[in-house]
Amino acid sequence: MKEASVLDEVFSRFLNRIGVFKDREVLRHDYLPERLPHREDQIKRLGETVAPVLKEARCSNIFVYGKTGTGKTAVTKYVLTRLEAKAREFGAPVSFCYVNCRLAGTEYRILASVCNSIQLSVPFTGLSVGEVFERFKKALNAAKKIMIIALDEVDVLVKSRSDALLYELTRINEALSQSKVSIIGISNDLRLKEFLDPRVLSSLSEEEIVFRPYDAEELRDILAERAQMAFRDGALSEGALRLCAALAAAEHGDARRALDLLRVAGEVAERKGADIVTEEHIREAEKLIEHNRVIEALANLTLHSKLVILSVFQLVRANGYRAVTGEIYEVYNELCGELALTPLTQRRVSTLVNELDALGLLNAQVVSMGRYGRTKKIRLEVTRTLIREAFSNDNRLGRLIDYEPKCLSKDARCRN
DNA sequence: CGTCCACAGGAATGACGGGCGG
DNA sequence: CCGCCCGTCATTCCTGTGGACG
Repeated sequence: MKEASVLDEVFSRFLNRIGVFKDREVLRHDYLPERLPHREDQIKRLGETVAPVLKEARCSNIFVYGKTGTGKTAVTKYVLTRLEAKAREFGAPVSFCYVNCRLAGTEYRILASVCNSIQLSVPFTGLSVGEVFERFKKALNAAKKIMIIALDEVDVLVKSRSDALLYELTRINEALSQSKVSIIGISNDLRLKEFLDPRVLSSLSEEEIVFRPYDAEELRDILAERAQMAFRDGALSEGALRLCAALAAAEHGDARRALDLLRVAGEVAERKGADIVTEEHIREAEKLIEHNRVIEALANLTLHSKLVILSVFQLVRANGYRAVTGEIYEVYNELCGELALTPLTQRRVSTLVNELDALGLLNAQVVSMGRYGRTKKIRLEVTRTLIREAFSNDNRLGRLIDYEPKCLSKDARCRN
């Protein structure tokens, strides 16, 4: 069969088929549904806590925590959107701001984002954090408003920077005479409390709302409700739905993941020309998601991180199971030489290894070998095929995959 | 039971490109 | 245009340490 006719067939099959989706947008995790099943309690609690702002009183600060995909963000946005509508209806001078701390990245950008929400524009950079904070205070005071600031993924901010911004925000009311600020802190990490200054903690958690993971039954309900909107009638088998819920329940009850799984499974089914999404499609979607995650992570690494990956790869291939820091640095040095790059210091490579560990591309464990020192044993968490696929668009790196480091042949110190 | 290896990982500091206010 | 500050990446210097060896 000629290529042209193959392609013709692909196109015509695409055009003539109805597909499994009715509206795939509702499966995206930024989609905010009309109803949030099994979160009635949290909605009520949060609603009760923020309600005082309608009467122009400051509401308590709230600390919201729970694992990823348990509905924290959705519930917060859900409640705030409705509160905003009510406030407009009653003419209450309330202002809202939602910032994702991980996406914003730095204290400065978080603060800038808060400023923008009260129509105070600040430069991208150039000012000190303190200066921006002063301007914010001044502008807010002049605006005479009750403000609610929701800081999502606040744990990321505290762990990578400090709780300084949080501290400043919790005591900003002391400096305001005409306005008031309340904070909603949303954290994925339950242990965040341990990292916080006690003063910040007590002030931030005037109220606390906990989001437990969904169990398989609850996930099934959530998925069923979305699937109703997302798929054509009968295009999703009950078995597939249940499997999807079960898989996500096994993984900390993460609803976001469950929705992803369902969407990708639908795409797999469409590509295969199936009219119904089956359990098999779900299984395939599971593999596909993981595969894509790894490829993307690998492809987006900096050059030096890629070289570290390659170094570990060479070592694991050459002398067995795990590599240690010293060896990795040796091989890494040689690879840098091959590319005529000046190598980074061992200290720096050490933190790169830690970052790769956090990404799940490597597995690093500190071990003591007694007399023979203390080091890290490092294992690769990705296959050769994946590395090849991810590095293929850079032929310098492609060449290094098959390169045999000289430093490996001369000393065969393979110790466990 | 102390020593000492081979690093881990914290702290301070610097170089650099970007961007502001004045 | 200058002086200043930003965030990011990297280096330098450093103190800390689990446990096999002697």
